[in-house]
Amino acid sequence: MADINQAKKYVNMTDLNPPLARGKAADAKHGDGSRAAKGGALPEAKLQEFAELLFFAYRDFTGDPDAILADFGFGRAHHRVLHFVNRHSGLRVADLLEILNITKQSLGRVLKQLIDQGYIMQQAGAADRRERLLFPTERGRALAERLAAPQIVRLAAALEAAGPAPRRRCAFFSKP
Amino acid sequence: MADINQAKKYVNMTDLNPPLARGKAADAKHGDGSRAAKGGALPEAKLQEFAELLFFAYRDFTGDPDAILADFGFGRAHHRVLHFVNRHSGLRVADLLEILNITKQSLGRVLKQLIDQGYIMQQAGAADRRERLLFPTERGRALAERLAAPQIVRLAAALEAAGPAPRRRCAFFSKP
DNA sequence: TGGTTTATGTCAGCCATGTTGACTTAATTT
DNA sequence: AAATTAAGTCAACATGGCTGACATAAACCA
Repeated sequence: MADINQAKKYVNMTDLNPPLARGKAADAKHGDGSRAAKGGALPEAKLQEFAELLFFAYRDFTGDPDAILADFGFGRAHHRVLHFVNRHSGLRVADLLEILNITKQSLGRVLKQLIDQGYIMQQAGAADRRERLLFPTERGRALAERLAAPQIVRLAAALEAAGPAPRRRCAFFSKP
Repeated sequence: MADINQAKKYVNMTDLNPPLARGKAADAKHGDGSRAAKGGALPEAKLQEFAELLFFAYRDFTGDPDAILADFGFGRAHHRVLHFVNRHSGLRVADLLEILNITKQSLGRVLKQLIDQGYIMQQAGAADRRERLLFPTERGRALAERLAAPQIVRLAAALEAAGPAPRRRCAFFSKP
């Protein structure tokens, strides 16, 4: 696909067209730019580049499954629901709402389709029978795995190319 | 915000509720699961966890600017456009279309607003006067930096927590 | 020169997926 | 028995993708 090369092209543009040539004067004015660099971390330009890479990564990462989903009449929202039900089998609807950070109504729309079409099953909670625990059906599990496959391949390739990793933890969730 | 802790909770659930306990039988059936692991890479379970982390990362990464954008009556689409115009000042409309992977009409809607409200300027190309080169205005640059700030902080925190990095290249764009 | 292609802009409408607000039902808690 | 909670649903609306059609100006080409 051409878009991947386009991404490369523009990521490379970063070097050809260094953003801090313009940015430096402004950083002096606003002054909060270098705050992040305290402790000898990466310069702001590199962090900006990283942000850009994250955009491209996510765009491409979701691109493969999106194409598969289209054949099923589903969208990315269905993927997210199916993924978490598959990976955290038996979770409650309320759990899913918190994970996805969307409203009950938004979730309801896609969840109903997945249930009606036999990808997800519900089961009343044993302790609290108000709760609807969600489980993937065999069909649901199969689709979830099919959607995950290209992403797994992409990640494996990326991590392999990144070289042997030291043991590291992800700090994305530490509040800035 | 509570959602960040929720994310942690569910990422941790991965360990409490190992997905391969159920997944293993299926992997034997489908057989393509371990393909990614050739070459001594991470096991599929870890890659799945990584995929999940990428979802949470992107969700939280875009959350901060989204809140700021709402005050301006803008959305995430405006952010993306403004970001790339700011970082790659002088790019053509066609370039932006390829970067963002959206249609001319979708871009047009948000670009028009950004131009009308004085965040982006256009200038006919010197060599080819059909081209409209895009530049941020001072106002546009200021907003772009304000939107980038929380993301920079997040990234700096994440990378710092990840520890001193060996020189590594991002292989997200290498086709699987 | 005149016809074709290219870069951009625009109108109109559709679809997916997010939002609020109001309300129901069933089950649990007080 | 009353209040709270988990879930489901209806209606209306906003954002930001999409397609298709078409207009304009500039560049290119024969």
